[in-house]
Amino acid sequence: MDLRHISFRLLEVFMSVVKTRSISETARRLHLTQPTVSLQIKRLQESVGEPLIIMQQKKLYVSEAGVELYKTCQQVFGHFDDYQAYLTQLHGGSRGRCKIAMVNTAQYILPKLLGPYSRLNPHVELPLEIGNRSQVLERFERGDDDIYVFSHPPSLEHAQAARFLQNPLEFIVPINHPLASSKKVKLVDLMPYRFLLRENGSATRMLFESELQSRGLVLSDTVQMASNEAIRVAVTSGMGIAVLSRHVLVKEDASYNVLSVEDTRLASYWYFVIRTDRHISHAARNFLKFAQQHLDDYLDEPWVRNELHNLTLD
Amino acid sequence: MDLRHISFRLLEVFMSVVKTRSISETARRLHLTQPTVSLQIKRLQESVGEPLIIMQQKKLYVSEAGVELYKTCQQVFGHFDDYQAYLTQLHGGSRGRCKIAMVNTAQYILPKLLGPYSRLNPHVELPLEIGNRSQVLERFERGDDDIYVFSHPPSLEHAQAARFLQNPLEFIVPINHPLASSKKVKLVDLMPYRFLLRENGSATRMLFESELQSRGLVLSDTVQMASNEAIRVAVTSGMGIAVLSRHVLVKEDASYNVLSVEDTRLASYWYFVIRTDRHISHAARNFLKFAQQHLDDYLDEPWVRNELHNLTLD
DNA sequence: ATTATGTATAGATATTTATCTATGAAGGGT
DNA sequence: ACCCTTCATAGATAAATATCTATACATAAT
Repeated sequence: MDLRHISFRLLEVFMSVVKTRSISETARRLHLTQPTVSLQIKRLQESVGEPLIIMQQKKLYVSEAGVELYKTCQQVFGHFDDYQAYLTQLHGGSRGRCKIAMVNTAQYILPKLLGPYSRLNPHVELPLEIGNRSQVLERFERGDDDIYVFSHPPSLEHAQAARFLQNPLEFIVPINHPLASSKKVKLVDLMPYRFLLRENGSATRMLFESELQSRGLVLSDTVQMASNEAIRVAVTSGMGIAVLSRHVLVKEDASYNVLSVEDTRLASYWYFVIRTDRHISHAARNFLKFAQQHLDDYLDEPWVRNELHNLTLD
Repeated sequence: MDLRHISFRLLEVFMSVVKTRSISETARRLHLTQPTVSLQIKRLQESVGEPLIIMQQKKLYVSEAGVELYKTCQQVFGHFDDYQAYLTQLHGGSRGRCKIAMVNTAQYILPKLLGPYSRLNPHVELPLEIGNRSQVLERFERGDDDIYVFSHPPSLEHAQAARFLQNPLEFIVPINHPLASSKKVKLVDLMPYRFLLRENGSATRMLFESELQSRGLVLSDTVQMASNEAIRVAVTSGMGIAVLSRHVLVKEDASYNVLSVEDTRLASYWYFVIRTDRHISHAARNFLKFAQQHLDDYLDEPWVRNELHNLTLD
């Protein structure tokens, strides 16, 4: 038996012939002409090397090999039906994988969306990659993931970015810090203190530094730390003061003070970024649609800035 | 997903790519060029409507849809392997069907061959058709069966016949019949008695009557009976005398007498007949080969006349 | 006899396919 | 930097495939 040139179409025709016990009827059903079907069957028989249907006294009989092949076909089509169903789910986005790479800070807010989405689509795999800006940028350039979350979206030709959330920065100081009690703090008042900062390239730091630069201010003492958590804890223990995304802060946490600096309002935005030059998984599309619809439901409403409609998802 | 134009070859290539995680390696293994494989995969992806393999940083990844398709393929090829195995058995003749039509008298001897054959090939179906000559002839003309057993083989263009057993005729008379005791009986001595005969066309009767005709003898009283059994029983109960195939007689049966008619030796032959103008099932070929080899083993040796080599079975 | 129905075969053709060779681009290793 | 390997793409082509129409043939029905 030579399977090579057997196509599914051929088996389909064969099955219909077995079912209808008629070549002409099959032709009508499959919108073919009778000779076509006749020939197809002949070809199939050649491939199998065994008579499959037998004409006798104008009646069409199916040989034993034919019956067995029919059974085999049923099984095979069964498996492909399963696969078809699987593909449908995949297309519907309720199955598959949506790989997201995000910069560190985003890990505090994205789970609020991912949780509900995952509960709704339990079969979607959601591998997350978290790194600092340059690491995520690298992934983005390689196209490792379906969706990227940046604060400062890269400008690649084949990139699309859309804001979805404000990222307000807050100044925090230890509880017993001199500034903690003063009512009217200005940005310049903070300069003498030691600042705990994220590494260069971090969105928070970039935003903060450009603000300082535009106002001609210079920090006197800085310490670089690798994570927002580390900075928060360090502030708590009195190592210095810091600017952190509001989302990193825990509302109930009383182990540090949030200053309101009257002359400064720092905020950037979180962007979902996708590459248009490569296939975006259905699950990823689905997630972005979900996000677009439910941002308000799962993120703190005041900060939501839903511009996801800018993404061309279809 | 459009299955139509997907051939098994295509899936084979796909599977190899998944296994080797390499397009070039697959090309080498399947004796194709690299661009060919590349293109095949592209085509498959188009048919499926979903990326199946993904090149990333020069590494080949299989998408979820690809993995699932791979699994599906494994199943599908499994089923076809089964079918393949089934076909092999069919080819070997150890499976399938061997339909035999025989004239009445043959039913006394053919089972001696069929029994051992069937024990050796339990998966071969052996439907038997038994009828009088004209009925079997009809079936033969329609080509209803794989093998026919005749005593006087028909002469059709597409028929092949080969002797395998002598069919000697014996005269039997009731135990208390006048001739039973006489030592030297001649054919002419039988003429006065009532003869129990099979219907016209029966090989036994044809042979007997042509012998009578050639010797200018005429029967005085005949009764036609439908079966050999009926005739035997009728002879036993004194209704008349008869000519019957020796194979119909039971050696141990003392309820009638077998005459030895000194001037008459009647014998025809049993023939296996096949039609060369239609497919002969592998099982049928196989049975005939079996018969050719084992005639001596299962039939009374003195009567065996193995000319089955005359059949062109390959 | 005539007609209708179901198949098979022959001949024709546009499309698809399975291939190839040649070439280019991207990464990995020395 | 340079070579090697891996893939992708383009262009070319012979073969096969999937069709069709037209025709012939056999049987069943009228």
